[in-house]
Amino acid sequence: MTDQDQFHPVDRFEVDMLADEAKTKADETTVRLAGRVMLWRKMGGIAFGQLQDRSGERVQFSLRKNDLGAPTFREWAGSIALGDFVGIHGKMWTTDKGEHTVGVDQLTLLNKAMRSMPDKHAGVADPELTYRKRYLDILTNPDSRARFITRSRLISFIRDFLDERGFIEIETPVLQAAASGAAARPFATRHNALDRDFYLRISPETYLKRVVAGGLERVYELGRNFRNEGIDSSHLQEFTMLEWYAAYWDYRDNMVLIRELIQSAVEHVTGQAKVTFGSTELDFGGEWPEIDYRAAVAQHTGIDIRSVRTVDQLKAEIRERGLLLIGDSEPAPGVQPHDAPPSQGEAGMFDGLSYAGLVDMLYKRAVRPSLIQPCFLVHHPVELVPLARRSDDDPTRLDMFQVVVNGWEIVKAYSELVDPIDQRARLEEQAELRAAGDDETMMMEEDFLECMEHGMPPMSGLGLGIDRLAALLTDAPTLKDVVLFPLMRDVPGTAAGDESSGD
RNA sequence: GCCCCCGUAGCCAAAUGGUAAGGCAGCGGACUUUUAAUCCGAAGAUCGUGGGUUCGAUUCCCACCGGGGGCACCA
Repeated sequence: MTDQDQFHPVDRFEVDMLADEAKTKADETTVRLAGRVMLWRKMGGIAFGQLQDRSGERVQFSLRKNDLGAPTFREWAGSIALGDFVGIHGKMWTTDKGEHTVGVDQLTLLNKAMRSMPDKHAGVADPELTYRKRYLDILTNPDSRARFITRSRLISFIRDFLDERGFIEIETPVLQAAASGAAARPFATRHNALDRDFYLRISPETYLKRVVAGGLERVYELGRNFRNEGIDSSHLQEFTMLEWYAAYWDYRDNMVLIRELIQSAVEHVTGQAKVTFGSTELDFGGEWPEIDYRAAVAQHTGIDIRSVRTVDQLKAEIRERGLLLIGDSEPAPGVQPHDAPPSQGEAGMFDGLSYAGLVDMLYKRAVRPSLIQPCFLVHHPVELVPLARRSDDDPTRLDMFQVVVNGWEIVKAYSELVDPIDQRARLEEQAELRAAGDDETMMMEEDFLECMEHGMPPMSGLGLGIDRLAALLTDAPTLKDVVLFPLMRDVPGTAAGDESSGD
């Protein structure tokens, strides 16, 4: 485009209606709309276009030579192109085919598109482009657009739900000196002035507990967490999690509240209790079954981890039954057979795992894939979570539950450990594991322990994976489809990260 | 990190060991009630990048880059 014909964008445009409403208006009603030209056809003395706005709907508009006069008609019709933003004013009329149409008497070209729109009926089909150029995806793909609107409604519903029940929303640090609250590898980043590394949080848990100890009693945070792990259809590197904590509650209280929250959220955003996900129908209604963690592992693998208590015993049991070993003739139920030969990575990993790691792997491979309909998985072995409270009637298990749907863990919650002596011992165990090379253990947080020593009320906390829930409710094939701008590798030649300009 | 598949014009999308069909968008023209408007005309691609095999490769082989799916890790 040369300087001569360069278009100058308009500053603002007053709108009095949206496209979905305009379409319902009777003939002769005057309307004033702004939006994007999504379809445009000229035919001699009349031209039709479709304008799309934030209602998500499109309304047809027309320019007529007889109404506008030849010079104006020629100028206006010649200036409009697909993808342009226009402001229109005019009276509604109905075409022979019965379509409600804005007969434009004032046209304001708000801004031009310099690049052409995606194919007008196929839209953006390449998944890579839908992620990298999301603005084109949500502009041309109504399903994708609807997904993000649903996600937004889900999140505001959750906030309202908790606010109504005496919770307050708070914000805790994303930059942390020690990443804790979950078993995961953190991202490290650098603070220049302090000349030291910080970690992006993997969980807000210990900060939220500090706030409850300070007397706010019921708090929640809805925010981003970062985990330095691989990419697949049910994991993201930065993901949105809701965590709440309530003083004087135990995990049973949270089981009641989370079922109520999810059921009412599903009802709110989809209008019903059942959700179709792919070819599966998920029924969130009614009571959800409780599945005992260790009993389920025993049922699916034949190994009773209540009696098998050491790493060596467990490994022996696993070998004996031919579980977990890739390429075996009889893999564990729910474990996909492999075409590939056993890799060194698999064997090495098996050997290096701790007791907790092995137990968890048994569950993940043999049990979890069969948990499709919403259920509570309860009473995990004590080795799995260093911040959870032991059951009073069985100190080898935790007062803990997860909500599993479609084989995805969407909720994890437990009665919190508030005993500073026990907590210190369990974090020291984690520190030893870390010193021995396990980088997914929790880091020691002296300030958190001090907080607990000052006194912490009994409480129960809960974490809900927002991305996963949103994906289930919108039939999204992968979690990337419910994140507007998922992490992608750089396209060669377009990397923008390194050119910091001294700000 | 490993395995499989994919990468053709702004978008969608074929075919082929002899340098690439069509559609949409864009450009020029016709058309006063179209609905993915239609019709006519001209144009647009070093077939992801780099090597190799071959008389000749977009097509076969290798490596790399990017994406998707699966496995692993993990939530």
